[in-house]
Amino acid sequence: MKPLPPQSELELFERAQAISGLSLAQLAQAAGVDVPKNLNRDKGWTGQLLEWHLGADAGSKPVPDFEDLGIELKTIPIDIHGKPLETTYVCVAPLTNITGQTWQSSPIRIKLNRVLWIPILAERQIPVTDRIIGYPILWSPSEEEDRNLQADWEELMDMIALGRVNQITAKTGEYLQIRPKAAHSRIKTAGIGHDGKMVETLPKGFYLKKNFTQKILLNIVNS
DNA sequence: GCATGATCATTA
DNA sequence: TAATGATCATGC
Repeated sequence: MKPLPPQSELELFERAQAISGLSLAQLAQAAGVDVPKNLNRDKGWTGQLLEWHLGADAGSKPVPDFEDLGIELKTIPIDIHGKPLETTYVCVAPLTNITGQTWQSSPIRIKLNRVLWIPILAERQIPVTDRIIGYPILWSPSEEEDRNLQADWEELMDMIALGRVNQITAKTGEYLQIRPKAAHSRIKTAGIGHDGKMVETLPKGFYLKKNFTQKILLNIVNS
Protein backbone atom coordinates (compact mmCIF):
# COMPACT_ATOMS: atom_id res chain seq x y z
CA MET A 1 0.00 0.00 0.00
CA LYS A 2 2.21 2.69 -1.31
CA PRO A 3 1.15 6.11 -0.05
CA LEU A 4 -0.59 8.40 -2.51
CA PRO A 5 1.19 11.59 -3.56
CA PRO A 6 0.83 14.30 -0.92
CA GLN A 7 -1.62 17.03 -1.82
CA SER A 8 0.26 19.87 -0.19
CA GLU A 9 3.67 20.89 0.98
CA LEU A 10 2.48 20.64 4.56
CA GLU A 11 1.22 17.12 4.09
CA LEU A 12 4.52 16.10 2.53
CA PHE A 13 6.49 17.63 5.38
CA GLU A 14 4.31 15.98 8.00
CA ARG A 15 4.88 12.61 6.39
CA ALA A 16 8.61 13.22 6.42
CA GLN A 17 8.42 14.20 10.08
CA ALA A 18 6.46 11.05 10.86
CA ILE A 19 9.22 8.76 9.61
CA SER A 20 12.11 10.63 11.19
CA GLY A 21 13.75 8.58 13.90
CA LEU A 22 12.84 5.32 12.20
CA SER A 23 15.44 2.89 10.88
CA LEU A 24 15.84 1.78 7.30
CA ALA A 25 14.88 -1.72 8.45
CA GLN A 26 11.54 -0.40 9.69
CA LEU A 27 10.88 1.50 6.48
CA ALA A 28 11.87 -1.49 4.36
CA GLN A 29 9.56 -3.78 6.28
CA ALA A 30 6.65 -1.38 5.86
CA ALA A 31 7.36 -1.18 2.15
CA GLY A 32 7.75 -4.92 1.84
CA VAL A 33 11.29 -4.91 0.49
CA ASP A 34 14.52 -6.52 1.65
CA VAL A 35 17.41 -4.47 3.00
CA PRO A 36 20.63 -5.00 1.02
CA LYS A 37 23.67 -5.97 3.12
CA ASN A 38 25.54 -3.04 1.66
CA LEU A 39 24.88 -0.41 -0.96
CA ASN A 40 27.73 -1.55 -3.20
CA ARG A 41 25.30 -2.63 -5.88
CA ASP A 42 22.29 -0.71 -4.61
CA LYS A 43 23.52 2.85 -4.41
CA GLY A 44 20.12 4.35 -5.05
CA TRP A 45 18.22 2.05 -2.69
CA THR A 46 17.79 4.48 0.19
CA GLY A 47 16.52 7.23 -2.07
CA GLN A 48 13.99 4.96 -3.70
CA LEU A 49 12.79 3.67 -0.34
CA LEU A 50 12.10 7.22 0.81
CA GLU A 51 10.34 8.01 -2.44
CA TRP A 52 8.02 5.12 -1.76
CA HIS A 53 7.18 6.21 1.77
CA LEU A 54 6.53 9.81 0.89
CA GLY A 55 4.47 9.02 -2.18
CA ALA A 56 6.74 10.43 -4.86
CA ASP A 57 5.09 9.95 -8.21
CA ALA A 58 7.62 10.95 -10.84
CA GLY A 59 9.39 7.62 -11.19
CA SER A 60 12.29 8.01 -13.58
CA LYS A 61 10.70 10.91 -15.44
CA PRO A 62 12.76 14.12 -15.78
CA VAL A 63 10.43 16.06 -13.49
CA PRO A 64 10.44 16.85 -9.75
CA ASP A 65 9.73 13.89 -7.47
CA PHE A 66 6.51 15.56 -6.36
CA GLU A 67 5.43 16.86 -9.72
CA ASP A 68 2.28 18.66 -8.65
CA LEU A 69 4.05 20.39 -5.79
CA GLY A 70 7.24 21.18 -7.72
CA ILE A 71 9.36 19.68 -4.96
CA GLU A 72 12.51 17.61 -5.36
CA LEU A 73 13.38 14.92 -2.79
CA LYS A 74 17.01 14.44 -1.79
CA THR A 75 18.33 12.05 0.81
CA ILE A 76 21.68 13.07 2.22
CA PRO A 77 23.98 10.77 4.20
CA ILE A 78 25.32 12.39 7.39
CA ASP A 79 27.55 11.40 10.28
CA ILE A 80 26.63 11.58 13.97
CA HIS A 81 27.56 15.27 14.02
CA GLY A 82 25.20 16.09 11.17
CA LYS A 83 27.95 16.58 8.61
CA PRO A 84 27.32 15.42 5.03
CA LEU A 85 29.25 12.29 4.08
CA GLU A 86 28.83 12.74 0.34
CA THR A 87 28.34 15.46 -2.23
CA THR A 88 24.87 15.73 -3.72
CA TYR A 89 24.18 15.03 -7.37
CA VAL A 90 21.79 17.51 -8.95
CA CYS A 91 21.59 17.01 -12.71
CA VAL A 92 23.69 16.51 -15.81
CA ALA A 93 25.94 19.32 -16.95
CA PRO A 94 25.17 20.47 -20.51
CA LEU A 95 28.31 20.25 -22.65
CA THR A 96 27.02 21.51 -26.00
CA ASN A 97 24.60 24.14 -27.29
CA ILE A 98 25.09 26.25 -24.24
CA THR A 99 25.49 29.67 -25.82
CA GLY A 100 22.95 32.07 -24.40
CA GLN A 101 22.06 29.93 -21.42
CA THR A 102 21.43 31.88 -18.27
CA TRP A 103 21.52 30.91 -14.62
CA GLN A 104 17.95 32.13 -14.24
CA SER A 105 16.56 29.56 -16.63
CA SER A 106 19.07 26.77 -16.08
CA PRO A 107 17.80 23.28 -15.26
CA ILE A 108 19.96 23.11 -12.16
CA ARG A 109 18.47 26.29 -10.72
CA ILE A 110 14.95 25.10 -11.45
CA LYS A 111 15.70 21.76 -9.84
CA LEU A 112 17.02 23.39 -6.69
CA ASN A 113 14.14 25.85 -6.42
CA ARG A 114 12.44 23.76 -3.73
CA VAL A 115 13.98 20.67 -2.15
CA LEU A 116 12.93 18.38 0.69
CA TRP A 117 16.18 17.24 2.31
CA ILE A 118 16.05 14.07 4.36
CA PRO A 119 19.25 13.40 6.31
CA ILE A 120 20.12 9.77 6.89
CA LEU A 121 22.52 8.82 9.67
CA ALA A 122 24.58 6.64 7.40
CA GLU A 123 28.15 6.29 8.57
CA ARG A 124 29.75 3.39 6.77
CA GLN A 125 30.28 1.48 9.98
CA ILE A 126 26.54 1.45 10.63
CA PRO A 127 24.80 -1.54 9.02
CA VAL A 128 22.34 -0.42 6.35
CA THR A 129 19.52 -1.91 8.38
CA ASP A 130 20.35 0.28 11.40
CA ARG A 131 20.68 3.60 9.61
CA ILE A 132 18.28 6.23 10.96
CA ILE A 133 16.08 8.79 9.21
CA GLY A 134 16.78 12.34 10.36
CA TYR A 135 14.57 15.38 10.67
CA PRO A 136 13.46 16.75 7.28
CA ILE A 137 14.31 20.17 5.91
CA LEU A 138 12.14 21.93 3.35
CA TRP A 139 14.46 24.33 1.60
CA SER A 140 14.67 27.00 -1.07
CA PRO A 141 17.92 28.84 -1.83
CA SER A 142 18.46 32.13 0.00
CA GLU A 143 19.58 35.08 -2.09
CA GLU A 144 23.12 34.48 -0.93
CA GLU A 145 23.01 30.77 -1.73
CA ASP A 146 21.57 31.57 -5.14
CA ARG A 147 24.39 34.05 -5.82
CA ASN A 148 27.03 31.59 -4.68
CA LEU A 149 25.71 28.88 -6.96
CA GLN A 150 25.34 31.29 -9.85
CA ALA A 151 28.98 32.37 -9.55
CA ASP A 152 30.22 28.79 -9.71
CA TRP A 153 27.79 27.91 -12.47
CA GLU A 154 28.93 30.81 -14.63
CA GLU A 155 32.58 29.92 -14.15
CA LEU A 156 31.93 26.30 -15.07
CA MET A 157 29.71 27.10 -18.04
CA ASP A 158 32.25 29.59 -19.34
CA MET A 159 34.89 26.89 -19.31
CA ILE A 160 32.59 24.51 -21.16
CA ALA A 161 31.68 27.13 -23.73
CA LEU A 162 35.34 27.98 -24.32
CA GLY A 163 36.26 24.37 -25.00
CA ARG A 164 37.95 23.86 -21.66
CA VAL A 165 35.69 21.08 -20.41
CA ASN A 166 38.66 18.76 -20.06
CA GLN A 167 40.33 21.25 -17.74
CA ILE A 168 37.41 21.16 -15.32
CA THR A 169 38.09 19.09 -12.21
CA ALA A 170 36.12 18.56 -9.02
CA LYS A 171 38.16 21.38 -7.52
CA THR A 172 36.66 23.97 -9.85
CA GLY A 173 33.90 25.90 -8.10
CA GLU A 174 33.53 26.76 -4.45
CA TYR A 175 30.10 25.26 -3.73
CA LEU A 176 29.13 23.69 -7.03
CA GLN A 177 31.36 21.21 -8.80
CA ILE A 178 31.29 19.16 -11.98
CA ARG A 179 32.28 15.50 -11.82
CA PRO A 180 31.84 12.41 -13.99
CA LYS A 181 28.32 10.97 -14.09
CA ALA A 182 28.33 7.76 -16.06
CA ALA A 183 28.06 3.99 -15.84
CA HIS A 184 31.81 3.73 -16.41
CA SER A 185 34.73 5.71 -17.77
CA ARG A 186 34.34 4.49 -21.36
CA ILE A 187 30.97 6.19 -21.83
CA LYS A 188 31.13 9.14 -24.18
CA THR A 189 29.03 12.17 -24.97
CA ALA A 190 29.53 15.23 -27.15
CA GLY A 191 31.49 18.20 -25.87
CA ILE A 192 33.34 21.24 -27.15
CA GLY A 193 37.07 20.84 -27.83
CA HIS A 194 39.84 23.39 -27.43
CA ASP A 195 39.49 24.39 -31.05
CA GLY A 196 35.73 24.78 -30.89
CA LYS A 197 35.10 21.51 -32.67
CA MET A 198 33.03 18.72 -31.20
CA VAL A 199 34.88 16.12 -29.19
CA GLU A 200 33.88 13.02 -27.27
CA THR A 201 34.03 13.41 -23.51
CA LEU A 202 32.90 11.65 -20.36
CA PRO A 203 29.37 12.72 -19.35
CA LYS A 204 29.40 14.98 -16.33
CA GLY A 205 27.00 16.13 -13.68
CA PHE A 206 26.57 19.05 -11.28
CA TYR A 207 27.16 18.17 -7.64
CA LEU A 208 26.65 20.31 -4.53
CA LYS A 209 29.81 20.20 -2.45
CA LYS A 210 29.59 19.23 1.18
CA ASN A 211 30.36 22.75 2.37
CA PHE A 212 27.14 23.92 0.69
CA THR A 213 24.81 21.17 1.88
CA GLN A 214 26.24 21.41 5.39
CA LYS A 215 25.08 25.02 5.57
CA ILE A 216 21.59 23.94 4.59
CA LEU A 217 21.57 21.36 7.37
CA LEU A 218 22.79 23.91 9.89
CA ASN A 219 20.32 26.62 8.97
CA ILE A 220 17.44 24.68 10.45
CA VAL A 221 19.21 24.75 13.80
CA ASN A 222 19.63 28.51 13.70
CA SER A 223 16.17 29.37 12.50
C1' DG B 1 23.10 7.24 -24.05
C1' DC B 2 20.40 9.74 -20.83
C1' DA B 3 17.49 10.22 -17.08
C1' DT B 4 16.24 8.51 -12.47
C1' DG B 5 18.41 7.18 -7.66
C1' DA B 6 23.29 7.90 -5.46
C1' DT B 7 27.81 5.67 -3.06
C1' DC B 8 32.15 3.39 -3.86
C1' DA B 9 37.09 3.11 -3.71
C1' DT B 10 41.49 4.76 -5.07
C1' DT B 11 44.35 8.64 -4.66
C1' DA B 12 46.49 12.56 -2.77
C1' DT C 1 41.00 10.50 6.01
C1' DA C 2 38.81 13.53 2.90
C1' DA C 3 38.08 14.44 -1.78
C1' DT C 4 38.22 13.20 -6.55
C1' DG C 5 37.25 10.43 -10.17
C1' DA C 6 34.80 6.08 -11.11
C1' DT C 7 31.10 3.25 -10.77
C1' DC C 8 26.30 0.51 -9.86
C1' DA C 9 21.11 -0.50 -10.88
C1' DT C 10 17.14 0.33 -13.64
C1' DG C 11 13.94 1.84 -17.61
C1' DC C 12 13.43 3.40 -22.14
